Amino acid sequence: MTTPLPPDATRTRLRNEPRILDAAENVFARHGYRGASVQAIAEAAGLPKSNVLYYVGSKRKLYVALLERMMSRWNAMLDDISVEDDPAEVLEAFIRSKMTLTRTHPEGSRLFAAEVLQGAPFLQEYLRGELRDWVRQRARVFEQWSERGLMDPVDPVWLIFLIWSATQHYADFEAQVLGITDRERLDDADYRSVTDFLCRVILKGCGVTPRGPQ
Amino acid sequence: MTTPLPPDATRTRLRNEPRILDAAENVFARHGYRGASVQAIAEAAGLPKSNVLYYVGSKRKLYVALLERMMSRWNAMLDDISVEDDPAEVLEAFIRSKMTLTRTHPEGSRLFAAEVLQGAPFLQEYLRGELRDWVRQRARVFEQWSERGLMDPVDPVWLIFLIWSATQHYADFEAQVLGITDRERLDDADYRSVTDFLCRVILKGCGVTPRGPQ
DNA sequence: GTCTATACGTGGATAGAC
DNA sequence: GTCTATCCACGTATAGAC
Repeated sequence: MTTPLPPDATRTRLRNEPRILDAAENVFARHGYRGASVQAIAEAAGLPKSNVLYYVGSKRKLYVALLERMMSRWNAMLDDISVEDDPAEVLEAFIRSKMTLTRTHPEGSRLFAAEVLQGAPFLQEYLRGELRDWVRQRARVFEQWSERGLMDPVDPVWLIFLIWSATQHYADFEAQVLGITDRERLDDADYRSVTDFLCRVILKGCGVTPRGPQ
Repeated sequence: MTTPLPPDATRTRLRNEPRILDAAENVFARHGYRGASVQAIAEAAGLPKSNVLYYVGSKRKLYVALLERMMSRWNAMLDDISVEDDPAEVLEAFIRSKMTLTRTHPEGSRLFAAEVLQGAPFLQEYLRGELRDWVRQRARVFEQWSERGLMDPVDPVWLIFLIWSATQHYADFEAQVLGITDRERLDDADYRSVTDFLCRVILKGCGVTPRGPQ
């Protein structure tokens, strides 16, 4: 038994791997899987091309690792809901947490968008499995709320897509948003404003009264 | 003066060019500018690679032509609005026409998405010029409606983004939508259902009463 | 662990035979 | 107008010197 953590060897790896992942997330997000080159990723990470391949094995493995990282962020965000919960509270938390994810991880959001845009070749299974189940479970609760008169009888799946798209937009179409609003970037106040707007319009649009029965 | 239209020469061009444009739209949409290869476009169009380049000149020119085609579809859809118009009518027409564009030209919508996703290198000018003006003009009318009490005082730009994102979603995230809803494709009834849902929720969410003052 | 050199495919684009 | 052959830059990936 020697030292459990060889200092230098793993040290450099621990320093370089995150750099590579972050650089790769950006490049893949902008140019898609095929359009991204290991060369470009290496430059963005400030490393030689061969080092990148040394650390991550292959372009494909790197891409998959990034998708998995994004999906784990996604999963960390979600918690289960039940019919007993307050619709207004749940819907608002749903919108806000999705918007936070968009904001804190715009590159990850764009990576996901690029993957789905190309037909989701790497995420087919996830979409048709885990994610579908998650949507169905949630949709069932929305329907029960409708039956109890706590919200309008809207299609729950379209509602989930509405929330996803409306929030996702500020990552995926950032260039458009910035171009039209004539900004360099969106700040705290902008995000607060957008999020409040979305909560307000979507909750009211579904006939959900914010907080408390009266 | 000879024949004004040389029959064979332009005939083949008229037959091949549309094929190339349609094939290219698909490939660019899925893989982005860099990720798309002339080879792949040629295969999709059923032509040799060199023929494609013969007709369109270069990959870059082809891409620009496609973006222009999409922007002209977009412009064809839009008409001006004034304060005197009925908010409900205008908003509903806005949502419906955008959804129709999404539906009739999903590849074009995805092409646009891929372009914006990579930072809109080819559309910067358009976004910061024409499109910004268009949004501002529209936003001004929304604001006036709010002042007159015809709708809630919501941020008009966020509202436009909401409509864009919610409709765009069904082209850009088609793979996700199909995966989750367990469908091969969305049919007429699905699109009607989604469009009605969006009109209902967004109009109600903005405090716009559908049709007629009372 | 790092980096240069290299193998070998594919990229966009063009020349020239037909 | 069509298509094969070809140019050269760049793509991923690996071998091997340090």
